[in-house]
Amino acid sequence: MPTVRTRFAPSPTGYLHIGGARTALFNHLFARHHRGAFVLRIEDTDRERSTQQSIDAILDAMTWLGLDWDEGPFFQSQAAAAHREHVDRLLSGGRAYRCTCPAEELDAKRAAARAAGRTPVYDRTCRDRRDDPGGRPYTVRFKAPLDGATVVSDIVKGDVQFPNQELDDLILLRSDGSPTYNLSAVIDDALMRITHIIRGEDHLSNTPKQIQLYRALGFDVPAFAHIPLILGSDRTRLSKRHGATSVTAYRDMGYLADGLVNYLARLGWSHGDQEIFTRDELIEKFSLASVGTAAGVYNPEKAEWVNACHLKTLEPAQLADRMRPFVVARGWQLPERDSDLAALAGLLRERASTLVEMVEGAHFLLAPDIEVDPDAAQKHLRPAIFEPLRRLRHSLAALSSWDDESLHHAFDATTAAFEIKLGKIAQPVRVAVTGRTASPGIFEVLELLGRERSLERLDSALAWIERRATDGTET
RNA sequence: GGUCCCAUCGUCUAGCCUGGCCUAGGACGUCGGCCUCUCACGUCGAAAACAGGGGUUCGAAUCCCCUUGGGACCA
Repeated sequence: MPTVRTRFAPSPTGYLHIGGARTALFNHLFARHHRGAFVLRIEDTDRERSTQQSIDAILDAMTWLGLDWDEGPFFQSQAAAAHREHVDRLLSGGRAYRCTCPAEELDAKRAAARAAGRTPVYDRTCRDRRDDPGGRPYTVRFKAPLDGATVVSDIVKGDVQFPNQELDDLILLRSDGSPTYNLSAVIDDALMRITHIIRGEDHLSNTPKQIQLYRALGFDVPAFAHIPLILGSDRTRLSKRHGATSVTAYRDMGYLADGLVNYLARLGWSHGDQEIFTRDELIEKFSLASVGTAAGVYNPEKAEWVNACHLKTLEPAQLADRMRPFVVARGWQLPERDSDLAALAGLLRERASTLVEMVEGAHFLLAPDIEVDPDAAQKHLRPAIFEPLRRLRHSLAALSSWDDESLHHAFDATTAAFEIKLGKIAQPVRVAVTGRTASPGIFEVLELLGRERSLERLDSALAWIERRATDGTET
């Protein structure tokens, strides 16, 4: 059996979106699983809409996702001359012909066919013409079989039959001599010896025509696998209306590449009840046979959950590395000691789904100033807690060392003296030192924050309570 | 409009090919309990689906047909 070769062939007319990424992923996974090659080809034949910016964005997104390719990127536009040579071959072999029908005429016929309830295929006026078009502009059309049927043996869809009568004599070369998509794709895939074409279901209708082309050109027909589309929550094709659809948007939102890849893999593919996969597991277990047939809806909540699972598998130090760019982006100071950020990451990964959320949770340590949430202060910084808090502040100040054990002692002394539960004092302290009602464990927070900053913030809170009492705003 | 694809909890899916093990399983989300210094994690539990109708069969989520609904392509 020949080595498996797959390809991803995006057109550079925008960023890499979720759907394209999943197509690329399946191609990548399939190739890796079979120890084959994964080829990247940029289909930039539409010179009007193709941009270098898009090419860069796509390569960047692929790289971030870890979808490394073995060959390419190849650029389809550079093969235009070669594509034309194959058309000449078809022309001289009588498998293609020149069509001089004016575009307006074609449009009118198409409209008429539709109105009459027929498939709007070209009426083949020029199919058997022998005369030279002379100076008139012409397109080159494929001489498609007129009867019978073309069967697409699709790995995920099964055998799909298309009556040849319904298939058009498709245009190979436009009147300006430029090759069309179907022609270029077929020739490139054949020349790059692609064995498995894994692409979106939206290409299924094109496939019988392409198969006919492969045959006419004398190429082996590759295996096809048309994967179902990814839909938005309203079951229409995923688009900008549905929110973030670009891969890089997910990077910016603090997703891990492994998390997004895992989610994408499970959208349309499954392996029993397993939800969480490492890269290696994905490669080991991926199979086109387990790809579903129905289109799937992108579910952001589940994507977040999967990402959270991957967050938890990373070591604190690795997490710290990934957090750094986000900390910097926020304009916050990195802690002096790397170990502090790692320790913080270890605490935060239990309570966040994305790196952005983690950084948000790190505000009490990394933000230049904390802002105390007014509601939280109102609720937890009450006069009744003033004395216990003051007592605790002094115990903390007197501590000979600032570690978990000592902190516990200070708290125990205070709760014992006032006969209150830990929760009574922990929450006010949390609000005082983090400004919020939710944070990692209070001892860990204080330890990381250090004595100086902890005491400063406790003092501010105490002062706030005093002010509140004298203002008479307290009930 | 024509051709083609698709149809299990709100969502992703297992089961379908090779009918009985399905009282339809798992996961996200939702709701509730437990744990608990808060949040979260964890844990226990709940609500939640075979699109509809015919047929085949002793027996259908599973096979066949029709209908309905959704989607893709053709511009």
